Amino acid sequence: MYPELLNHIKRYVSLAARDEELLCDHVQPLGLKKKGILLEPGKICTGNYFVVKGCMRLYFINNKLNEHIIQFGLENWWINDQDSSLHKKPSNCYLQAIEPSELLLLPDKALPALFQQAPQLESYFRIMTQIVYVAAQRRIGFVFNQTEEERYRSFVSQFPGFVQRVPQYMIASYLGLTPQYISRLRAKIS
Amino acid sequence: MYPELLNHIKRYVSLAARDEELLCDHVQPLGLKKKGILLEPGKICTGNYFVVKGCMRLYFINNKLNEHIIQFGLENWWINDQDSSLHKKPSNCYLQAIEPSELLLLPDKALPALFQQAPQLESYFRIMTQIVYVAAQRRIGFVFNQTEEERYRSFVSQFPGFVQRVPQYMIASYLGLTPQYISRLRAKIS
DNA sequence: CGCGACGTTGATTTGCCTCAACGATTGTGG
DNA sequence: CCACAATCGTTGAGGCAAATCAACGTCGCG
Repeated sequence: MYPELLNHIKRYVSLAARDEELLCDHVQPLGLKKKGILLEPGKICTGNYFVVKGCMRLYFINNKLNEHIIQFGLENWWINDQDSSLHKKPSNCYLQAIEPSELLLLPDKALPALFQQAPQLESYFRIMTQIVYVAAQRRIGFVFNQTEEERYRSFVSQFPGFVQRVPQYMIASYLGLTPQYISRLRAKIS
Repeated sequence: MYPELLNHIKRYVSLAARDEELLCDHVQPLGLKKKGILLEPGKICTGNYFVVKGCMRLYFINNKLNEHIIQFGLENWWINDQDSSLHKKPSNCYLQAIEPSELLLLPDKALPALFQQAPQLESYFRIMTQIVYVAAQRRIGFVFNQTEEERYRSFVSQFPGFVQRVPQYMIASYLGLTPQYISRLRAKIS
């Protein structure tokens, strides 16, 4: 049994004991050290990873050889390359551990049967997807609506402490600006 | 019965005749003339709109009084303010018809019972949300990865004909650049 | 120690915005 | 049917915010 995962699910839907077992039968725990890689460009993403401990990032490298972070994965959240997973196409992303991490893998191929037998789980994943979709929409709004400076400030205030936890160049990469720019901003603020 | 909607659903899941009726009982058709408004800032979005004919846009106005289009809604697609709808909070967006449009309204409050009685419908909406989520992710990648020029070009090639269909300033607003810039781009291209 | 990873700072460049004025087209009311 | 306004696109001039290029500082680690 995986209490972190089950507790997270039970925040959103109720789950019978039988369904809990069913789910846990399909889940595999896995550990990853810093900079460990779960997915590389060219490979197809076939699973969903629940972060029990640690921190992940999903990023790609563009033709100017710049890294761009699409998404961070913190404790009690899911991370994978949905684009690759949903359309069964080769990913162009890396999925990498920023810190030593403990994850739970739920393979895509287990989902149809799981959803069939435990519709609550389909509800749960529908809700998860809605939440991250809304977050993505907001992020788009942020990019268009705010200046780079406002963007950095609101990110910091929205995730206090996170800035301390990961290198600054990753924050820059997530917000779509340069490390130098953030450095200057920080100097200006203090 | 609403064939456009049912056909769209059947692209993704199979639906028993009983479920079709059940769904259609909760659906209301509605017409909208050009510039007609379905949602305004301050109001809570309580429904999902399926576009049978026409074109919608979801946009907000920032503090510099600029419009920013979050999403277009074309034929055979859903549009609403998920953020408002999911979190039951007042929207800060307008949902407006760009062309005279025919829509189908499926109220949020009908969903729990529908999903309970027809799990296939929950599957369908889970898949819909996944698709738009992936699209939003890609859009974020576009914004960070490409120059404004590349962004415009790839938008045009991805949605050929759409540029003819809506005013250019709306394309600009969707892509996060100025109408003047697009105008100059078009001049340069030809 | 020496190397790599990360952050800082300075000088320069540039892509896009802003402001402003000017057409072209469409729609509308007298 | 015409005058007028509203809507939308184009073009020019100027400015600025952030990127780029480059060098240096510092910390941690094999």
